[in-house]
Amino acid sequence: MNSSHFSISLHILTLLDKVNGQLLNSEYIAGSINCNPVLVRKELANLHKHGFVQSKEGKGGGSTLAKRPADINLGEVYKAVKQKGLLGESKNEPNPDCPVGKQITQQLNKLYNDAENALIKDLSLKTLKDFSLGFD
Amino acid sequence: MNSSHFSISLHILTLLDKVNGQLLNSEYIAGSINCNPVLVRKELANLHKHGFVQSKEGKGGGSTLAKRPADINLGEVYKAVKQKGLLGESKNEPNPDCPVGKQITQQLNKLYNDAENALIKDLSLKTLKDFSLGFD
DNA sequence: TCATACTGTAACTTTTATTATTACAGAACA
DNA sequence: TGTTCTGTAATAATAAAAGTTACAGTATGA
Repeated sequence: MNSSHFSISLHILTLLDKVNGQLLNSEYIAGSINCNPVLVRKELANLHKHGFVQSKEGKGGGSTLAKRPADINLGEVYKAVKQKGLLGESKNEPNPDCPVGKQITQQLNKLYNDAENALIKDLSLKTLKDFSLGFD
Repeated sequence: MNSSHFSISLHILTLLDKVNGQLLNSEYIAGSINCNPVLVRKELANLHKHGFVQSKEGKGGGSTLAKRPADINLGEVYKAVKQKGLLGESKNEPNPDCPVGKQITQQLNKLYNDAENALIKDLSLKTLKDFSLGFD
């Protein structure tokens, strides 16, 4: 995955949870995150694609959760949000003439997949509701 | 952590394992990875700092493992290599006037720490020897 | 029905992070 | 004592991320 996508998505989902079905627009959300509204809209588009949020266009529009917070699992959010592998996945091309170089990418991918699955498994133990309850 | 550090470190350690105590210089290693030798030397400096490798300066110098491969645990390597948190850890400063923004960084860090620990725990089940044996 | 306030998306710019390059002092060797 | 390394710093080039601007399309309501 990449840096801030997961953070931004969780921030968005938490806000949407806290306002209980009220529509929030991208500018408001961006104000809480302190980032650009377009970035929020892109992140919302992805959350929408994966069924976590619903949006309403036009005046008075905005977004809201598409599921109950207890049914949004952070492992699922992670998977929806991740774009690249967590570790590695660089464009580096090791030397194919070296026995190690030839196989390292494959071996690392295997290792990283296992590790990332362990991480996802941990995240999957928690729901948005749990996360949101951690706030005062 | 950051992108390629872990990949490069594991590549280095695997090469050193494969040559059985022979000294390898940074140029040779860089040739296998297909990257700049200075990058390798920096990575080696870090591995050295954490006791995984030994280096010999001067003509005919190079690096070798400082421990037996079976005693090098990939979770430890990960921890030695990581520089930033795996997830998040951006310079973003959420809005302190928003109840969610005010606490989100702290809450995310807690979540990320748990998740990263699950990942490290998984990596810790494997040693360099195991990893290296995965190669033909 | 038209001004307004949104979303969605694309193109472009700026900023930041990563990687490569150059350079050189100091160490070991033959 | 010249050669070949490490270690490290400074700088340049490249790539990735984030911000900005722009605008078509949609809903609302005066």
